[in-house]
Amino acid sequence: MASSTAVDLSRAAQLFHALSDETRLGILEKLRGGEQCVCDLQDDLAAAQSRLSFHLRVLKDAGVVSDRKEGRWSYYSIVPEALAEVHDLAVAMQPSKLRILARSNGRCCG
Amino acid sequence: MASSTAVDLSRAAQLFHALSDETRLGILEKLRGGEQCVCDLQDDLAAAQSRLSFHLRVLKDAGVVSDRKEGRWSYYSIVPEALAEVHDLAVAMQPSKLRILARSNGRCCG
DNA sequence: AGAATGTATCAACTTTTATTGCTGCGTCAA
DNA sequence: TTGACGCAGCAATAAAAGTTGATACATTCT
Repeated sequence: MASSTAVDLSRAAQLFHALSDETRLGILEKLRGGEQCVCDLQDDLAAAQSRLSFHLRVLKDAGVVSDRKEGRWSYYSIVPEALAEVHDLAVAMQPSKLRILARSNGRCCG
Repeated sequence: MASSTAVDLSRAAQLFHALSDETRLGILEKLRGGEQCVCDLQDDLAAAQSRLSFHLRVLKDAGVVSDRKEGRWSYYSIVPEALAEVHDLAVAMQPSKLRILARSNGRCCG
């Protein structure tokens, strides 16, 4: 089995890349408030429709957001598992001490 | 003061960008074993010297690694604070529930 | 001093990303 | 059914990132 130290670099790079752009981070910030249609994001982020469409696709390809069609609207929302994956990566990357502390998350505070 | 919800998107993007490349992630993985000179990385990662130099600079510009000169060698090492920053970002980005759990890290398990 | 080594940086080039405007398609309303 | 709307995707272009080979510089060795 793959050990916890052998991270899938390609997947990690894809995830981090999805988060490496201000527009996309802005989108995610908006989506934290819940599902949004492109038109809302367009207003909030003052970005052209086709530009948003591009960045939403990057996020979607990385599995960070998902979309749902309803009538003529597309609603996008965060995929929590993907952000959890990012979190796990961040934890796994910590040098020793912090990693040990952070690793016990789900258990110690529940 | 800046609230904890208003993340500095530009800084976040810079950090994530530094982590968005397989070569750089590979470098960081090696550096988790401790300080390394470029020559060692060169062997381990099978990457040309000038390519490593380029990626090390990206990491250094983002504050993710630091270097130390000794004789004719440059030793690179991880800057733990930067990875902690990444961790904090990852935590801050989690949708509600997980974020609350993860936030209490340093305190509950120490 | 002269040669060899480790590394940074530059120039040229290739590849990848991002932006913009446009077109097309599905949906809704009149 | 015609027209407006919301959105995806394409083509063209611009800009950024990555690769490679060459050069330069400081350090060490002889």
